[in-house]
Amino acid sequence: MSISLGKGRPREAGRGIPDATVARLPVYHRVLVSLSEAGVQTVSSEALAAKCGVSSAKFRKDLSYLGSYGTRGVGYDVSYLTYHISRELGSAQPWGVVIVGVGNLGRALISYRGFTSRGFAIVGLVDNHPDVIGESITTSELGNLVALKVRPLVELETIVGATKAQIGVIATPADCAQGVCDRLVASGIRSILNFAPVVLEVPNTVEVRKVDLAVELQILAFHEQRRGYEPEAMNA
Amino acid sequence: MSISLGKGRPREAGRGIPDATVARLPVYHRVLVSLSEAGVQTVSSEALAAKCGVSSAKFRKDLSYLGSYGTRGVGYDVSYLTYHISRELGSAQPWGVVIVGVGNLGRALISYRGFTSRGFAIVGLVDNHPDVIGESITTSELGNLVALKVRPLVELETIVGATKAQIGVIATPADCAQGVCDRLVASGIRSILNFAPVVLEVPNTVEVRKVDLAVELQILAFHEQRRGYEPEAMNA
DNA sequence: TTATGTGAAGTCGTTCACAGCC
DNA sequence: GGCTGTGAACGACTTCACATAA
Repeated sequence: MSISLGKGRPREAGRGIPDATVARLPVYHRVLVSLSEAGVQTVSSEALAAKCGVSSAKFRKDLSYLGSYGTRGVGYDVSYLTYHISRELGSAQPWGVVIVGVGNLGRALISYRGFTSRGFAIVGLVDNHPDVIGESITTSELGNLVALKVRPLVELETIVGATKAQIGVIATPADCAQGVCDRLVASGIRSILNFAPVVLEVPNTVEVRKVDLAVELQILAFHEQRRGYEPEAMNA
Repeated sequence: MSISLGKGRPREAGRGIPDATVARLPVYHRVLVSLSEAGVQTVSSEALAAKCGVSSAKFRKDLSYLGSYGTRGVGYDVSYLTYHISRELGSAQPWGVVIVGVGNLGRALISYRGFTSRGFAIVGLVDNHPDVIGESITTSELGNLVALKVRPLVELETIVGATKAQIGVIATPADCAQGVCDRLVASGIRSILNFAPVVLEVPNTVEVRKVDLAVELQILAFHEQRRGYEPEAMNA
């Protein structure tokens, strides 16, 4: 615990991208795709960053972790940069996703464009409500329309095994979430996206990301409340 | 630009809570409420932090921005702390929320427990699809069941004005989002929660928070891909 | 001349470790 | 003795400003 040699993951030679950067790459990617669809071929960091809602310095610093994909004095080739970001993100290969919980939220995810268009294939739908089990839901797996039947919760492990899904999405009520989580982990899933408002306990080999809709609103409310005290006290 | 005296908002006397802390307060609040429901009266930072998935040092540091609500050698009184956090978050007063877009996602939000239980009241539902307009949807406004009719998009400004809603939620497809946003801003909304996968342009008096479901998946996929290279290279 | 890529400086957030109080 | 509250050390992220290359 004395010297800090070799500690702290020294970001060896371009590898080891900061989390904050990783979180922005998908946005860059999406904006690049939309530019490409608009027929734009070259773009400057200034212009692209503005469309992404970040500063140009931040954008360039982010890209510098991936490599040098721009041309000084010119800018970035849209399709070249798109390719490298998508490769870094792993959008090149298709990821199998199992969704547990086919209520409104689950259905929203299934019908969400960009879900399938960004390298994700929904390979399994699971629920435990009798009314929902057996229902056939149409989704698009990598461009092709596919009808998926909602399967009962007991088959979760079988489905994960058979489809080799890598990502599990928990879209159940809060009280089922930990149980579903445990079973996803037991069946080999190591990446979980959790929409239930609970803190999941998992082994540290498993990564959980959490989206809590109410939390986002509460953060907004906090700032809204603050504005009441100091309406326009931005300037010194 | 020479000396840094007075710059950088010196966090005057307890005011000015770091963003990272604000983002965690809702989680602390939720866990405290569940402890309270379980009959727990006192809790240590260690125990509570574990349930929230953070370190106890971080938890105590976060609380220190709000004030000193614990007792040394003992811990925190659950209901006392709950009260102070909820007051800080503004959950004490009810916030009016207008939801634009009553597809699967909008419905998921409407039926989301904890939405209404945390000080939010859905006061307006807006959509522009003829099949949906006029539909009556039951929600709970601060405990009471209320039936809300879905109103046409043209009435958005009227509804915001009449209900004095403070928060707008955009749950529309991407291509309508900016237009809806502009109209929310024009009608006086200064806090927006955006689920559409676009970067919204707003005046800087308006705060936007964004939830992009696919982005979260892409971040997971990034880490999943990384694991392929170095399966268990955590230990030196 | 223009716009990228990047060290260096600065800001923000987390962790440590211990003083202070029960 | 135990647990909170907090300065100080540390690390992560952002911004600055300029060397570098087309």
